[in-house]
This record gives sequence, C-alpha cells and structure tokens, in this order.
Amino acid sequence: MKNRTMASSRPSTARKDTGPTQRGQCSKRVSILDAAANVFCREGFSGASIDEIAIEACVSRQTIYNHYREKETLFVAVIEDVMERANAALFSTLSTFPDKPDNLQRDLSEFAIRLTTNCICNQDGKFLRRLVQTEGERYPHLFEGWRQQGPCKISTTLGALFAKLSHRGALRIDDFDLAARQFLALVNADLQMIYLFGGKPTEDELKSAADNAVDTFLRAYGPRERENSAPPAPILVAVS
Amino acid sequence: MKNRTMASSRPSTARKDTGPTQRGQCSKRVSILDAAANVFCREGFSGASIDEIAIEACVSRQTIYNHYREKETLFVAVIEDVMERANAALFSTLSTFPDKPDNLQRDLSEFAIRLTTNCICNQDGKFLRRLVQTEGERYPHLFEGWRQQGPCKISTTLGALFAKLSHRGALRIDDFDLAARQFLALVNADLQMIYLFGGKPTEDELKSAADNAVDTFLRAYGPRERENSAPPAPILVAVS
DNA sequence: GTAAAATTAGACACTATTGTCTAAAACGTC
DNA sequence: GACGTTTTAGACAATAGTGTCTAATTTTAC
Repeated sequence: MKNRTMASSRPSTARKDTGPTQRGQCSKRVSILDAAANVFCREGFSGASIDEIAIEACVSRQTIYNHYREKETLFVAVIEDVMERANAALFSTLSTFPDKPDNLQRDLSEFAIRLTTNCICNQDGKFLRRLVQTEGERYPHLFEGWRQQGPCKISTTLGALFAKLSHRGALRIDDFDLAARQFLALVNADLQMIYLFGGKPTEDELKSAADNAVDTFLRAYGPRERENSAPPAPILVAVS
Repeated sequence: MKNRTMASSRPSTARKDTGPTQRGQCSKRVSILDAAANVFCREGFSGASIDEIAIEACVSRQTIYNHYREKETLFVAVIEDVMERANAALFSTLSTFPDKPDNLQRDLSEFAIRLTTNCICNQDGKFLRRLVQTEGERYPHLFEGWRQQGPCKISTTLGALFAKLSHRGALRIDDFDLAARQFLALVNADLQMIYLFGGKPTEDELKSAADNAVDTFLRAYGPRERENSAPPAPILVAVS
C-alpha cells in the first residue's frame, strides 16, 4: 500500500459536499483530488493515467469514475480545488501585510517570506505554475476566473497596501500597482530558476531572496532620507 | 498539405551534418525538428504523437523513425536544438549591451526590449519555459548544461557589464550579479502573467515593461544625483 | 541514364489507456 | 442484524499510439 507521499496543503476545513454522501465518501473525494493533483502535476494531463491516480489515492479505479464521470471532469475539479485553495492562501497571507511597520525593512522582508512560503513554494503553487502553463491555452475559461481573482487582484490589493504606507511617508511611490508587481518580481528574482526546475528553495535561500528584494525595493521606493547600502544605525520608520 | 504554421526562429546558418546525407536530407531534419518543437511545446512529451509531428513536418512517419530511432531520441534532439539556439540568441543580444551609454535610461530600456524580444518572447523562449518546467525533473542532466551555459551565465555576464558601468560612475551597485538578476526580474515583472498563459506581449507592452523596469532599476542603482520622479526640489543626501 | 540512397504509404503486432459493466464485498445507518 | 449505498476487483470492448517491416516510389549523385 502506498501512502500519500506528498502532503497537500489542504486545510482541515469542511469541504463542499457535492458528492454522493457526506461523510465517509468525502474522504475518498479528498484522497482522489490530492492524488490526482500530484499525478497531473507530475505527468501533465495526457501523461496521467486514471489507474495511476487510483493507486496513489488507494482507491479503486471505478470509484474515480463514480465520482467524476471522466478524466477531464476530474481534471477540472482538481484545478478548481487547487485554485480555490491557492487564492485563499494568497489573501490570507496578504492580510498579514505590515500596515504599521515597526522596522520597515525587517517587516517587509518577513512578509515576503510568508508570501513565498505560503503561496508560491508550496505544492499548490508548483501545481498551478505547471498546469496553467501547459493547459492554460487549452482551457482558457477555466483559468480566467482564477487569474482575475488571484494574480490580477494581488497587484491591486498589495498596491493599495503600499499606497497606505506611501501616504504615511514610509514609502515614495507613484504607481502603486506597478510597485506591487515589481515587489513580487524582486522577491522571486533569485528563486525563478529554482521554480523552473521544480525545486523548493531552502529557508536560507528564501530569507536571502526576501532581504535582497526588500533592500532594492527600498532603495527605489524608500523614504528619501534613507541611507543606501550599509548604514550602521537602522532607521526606524515610526509613523503614527 | 499543411505548411509550417509557426515559423521557428531558426537562423539560416549551416547545421550539423550528422544525418544520413548532407543536402536534401538536411531540410527534412530541419522540418522534423521544427514541427516536433511545435508539437511538443503544444502537447507536452506524452501528449505529442509521432503521427501529428509527421503531418506537421510534411514528412512520412517512417522518415522520422529513420532519423531518430524513437520518440525520446527525437525529443532530446529537439531540446538540444532549441537550447543551443536560445543560448546563441542570448549571448548575441548580450553583446548589444550599452557599454558606453549616451542616455542611460533610454539605452538600457532599448536593451531590455531586445532581450525580451529576441530571447524570451520568441518561440524558443516559450518552448523552453514550458518544457523545462514539465520535463526538467524527468531529464535533469539534459537541461543542466543549458542552465549552466544560459540562465546562470547570463547573470554573471550581465553583472560584469553592470560592473563596468558602475566603475565609470554611471551606476552605484554593490552586488553586480544580484543587480543583474533583479534587472531581469524587473523587466519581466509586467510580462510574467502573459508568459504564463502562453501569450505574446505587444510592442507597446514590451516598451512599457522595459521603461518601468529601467525606471525602478535606476531609482535603486542609478547615480546619486539622479532625480527620482517628480519632486520639485530634490533633496540630495550627500554621504561621502 | 544509372545506381545508390532516401522517402513514402500501408499493413502489422503490441501495448497502454479510457470508459463500461457486473457481481461480490464492505460500509454506514437505523 | 437488516437495509441501502458505496466500494471493489476483474473482465471487457474500443481506441490510440509506438515501433517494425515491406515494397514501391522518388530523389540525389555520378
């Protein structure tokens, strides 16, 4: 028997009960969705076989066909499941943005680490990077909603948060959405290659990437009186 | 009959003649490699069928098996072909870096546009993004050489170029490789989502992305006396 | 023009996969 | 413990793909 080798980032909240029954069957549905996510992520849509998913989910093949009429139905269900979870994680993490930073440099860096850890480096993030890229053109409508609610919204939401800091004098930004996109880009600058090869950055790599990003971000958008590289005394931006 | 629908970015240079003969056969090899690249890119390795490639290359299936013993051999050949071309384009473009900038802002922006146009937005770039991500874990050794010679080298090469500018006082950079990675990240900040969905940015989008990137890059790393955006009286923090 | 080489279409065996069907077993509820 | 539901294993037809083989045809080289 094969256990789930790669734990999904599924939270323990109750799930939609659109299945045959509510209780014992629900866990089957979860098993299937998790296993299918892993296999689809590893093999792509056409490379994944229902049998492989069944084995990985410790479920008979027929059970999969009972729950999801055909392969494509299952695929769509998996995508929607992962997207929903990913967006939830995204906004949950966004809510931890340092509105009233004690130490802007440190607080932004820690926020960046949370962002990468919870939203980009986890299994769901990897799944979406892969599947959106390979199947995005084939199922345009499927991912459109996620794009609107996720990546597109994150720029404006994060932009609004930067705007607040800006109005309080902690940052000097003209175009908030642009600054948000650039913040995200800088955070991932050192990690792109790791993502591309399906790897997972170490904690040290994450911290260093975040520090580098915030450093440069503040060089560009920080308050004017900020020193530029290695000032001995940290400048505390304490705005009411 | 179906013509090649998507022109490859193949240059008209002579090709390695490792095939059965040199002349007429060479063009068949090229047709096959181009068609296979398109189909693999569109369908992934397991989704691509030899028949489909044969039709798209206007070649009989048997001819493909004559040149490349089996599907995987063809796949590896395609990968190597694309990687070689992509790296060539990369370093060819790097050689147009503005060593002696007339107008740093403008010259860097135009350089950034060349970089995205010639190396990232073309068919080879799309192919590599997709295939490295989906098959990179399955064929680690295959892509390792490309990573060493391409993406890894570009940071250090571009970093060295920034170092030159820095020593001449045009930039103020501590970590040149990091600045190079961040430059690339900023250039792609506005384009990531387009890439992810397999799209191609318009010329306007490319220009705007480049301008935004260079703007922020220079805010962070530009010479100290640089104006920052629209403050009436710039406050110069003159620290020796 | 001729000979060698390459290409082609078609048939072929083999394998893998999808999706259906059935009867037996396990499960949960009352 | 009996009932209805869900799950299971296995067989099954249908389809699609890989890789081989052959004989005819075309292309290329000399």
